[in-house]
Amino acid sequence: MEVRKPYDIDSLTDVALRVFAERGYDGATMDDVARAAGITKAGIYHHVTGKEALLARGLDRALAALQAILAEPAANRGRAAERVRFIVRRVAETACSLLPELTVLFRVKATSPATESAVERRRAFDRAVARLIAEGQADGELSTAIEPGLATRLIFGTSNSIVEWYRPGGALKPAQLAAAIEALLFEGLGPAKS
Amino acid sequence: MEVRKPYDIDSLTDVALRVFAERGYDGATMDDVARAAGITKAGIYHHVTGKEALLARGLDRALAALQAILAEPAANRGRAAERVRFIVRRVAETACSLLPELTVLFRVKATSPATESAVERRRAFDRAVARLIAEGQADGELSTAIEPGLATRLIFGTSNSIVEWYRPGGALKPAQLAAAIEALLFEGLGPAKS
DNA sequence: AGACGATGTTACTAGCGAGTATACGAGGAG
DNA sequence: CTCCTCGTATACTCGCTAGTAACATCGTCT
Repeated sequence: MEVRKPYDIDSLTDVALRVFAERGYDGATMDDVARAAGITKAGIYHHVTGKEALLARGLDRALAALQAILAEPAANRGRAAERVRFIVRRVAETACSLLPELTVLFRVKATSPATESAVERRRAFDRAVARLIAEGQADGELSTAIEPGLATRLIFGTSNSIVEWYRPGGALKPAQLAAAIEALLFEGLGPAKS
Repeated sequence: MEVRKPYDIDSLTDVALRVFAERGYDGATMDDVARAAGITKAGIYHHVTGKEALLARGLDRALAALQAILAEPAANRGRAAERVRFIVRRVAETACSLLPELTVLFRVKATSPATESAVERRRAFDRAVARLIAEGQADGELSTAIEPGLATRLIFGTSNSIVEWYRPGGALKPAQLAAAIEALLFEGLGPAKS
């Protein structure tokens, strides 16, 4: 009664994403993935059509998670500034919990139909946030010193950088990290002013 | 009297870095570099010992520029908080002016002696800034809400993200961008308070 | 003029990495 | 016990890429 199918598409995607995140998609070989999965390269092709399919599945996971954030109630009610803060926090938490997926998404270049579509979906996410920031500025709740598009890029520059160094299991918990990022981006590093 | 040596090591490094930045080091081929330089692949090998040498030269340029920032007078006199702000501004400006070099540096993984040493030198830079932030916190001029090491990572997460989207020639000038980053990181996105 | 050296070019080589053809082996149905 | 199916492994193919070898070109020095 031992599991007869220890390897299905999803578990192989898990493994592949960890390898891609570590070595880079181009730098990772299918043998690397196979070794990490404890299987042979040829075995992988019984479950997946190819290397790019693994990438595409990972990008899909990451984008679905980001879009899910925009669909959460707290991202859709209340004042714009609060909604932006919520999204920033949730993106940071998601970066921690879906680390390999978001690592791959944040590094991907548009070089094929699959990656082009992923890049486009990601841009759409950024645009949604930029609109929200513009709204918050119009409400007078966000500083107008920075143009919304630029603010969006810098915000995600900050939170996306999580994937470059965060490793689960450390002392820093995702919620703490998210709170720190929120504090930095909205209150700044200067001395407390209020 | 036309230039007799259009291709020397440095100009080839220029070209190679642009290609590496665009395609990624692993994704770029020596033929890509050759084509971009308007030369044959074999021709490159008359000037450079190999692909990794081009990478190493680029990493060296980037790290030299970062270290030069730490050596500037404004980074060594005055209050710690001001010095940190200066460094943040200069890193942002350098990211604009040495875009390909810093793009490659920020994406490099430690996979060979050359890249390991680059990653280590970069860490040393981060540590120097972290020490300065700790000093600024001790002075009471920087918020103690964030641990210095984390603050450093997030600061450079923000400014390093420039290389993902900034392209020279646009309306946004490096100095403006640097000022915007400084404002975001130190004053925050919240409404102006003081 | 003629030889040399620096710079390029047109072939190659060698090896790695994605993907495949085929054989193997274990469990279930008859 | 036999056949079928599913998953896996072994042993390939084949293209692409870093790097090389041998030949061509051209300015320069004598």
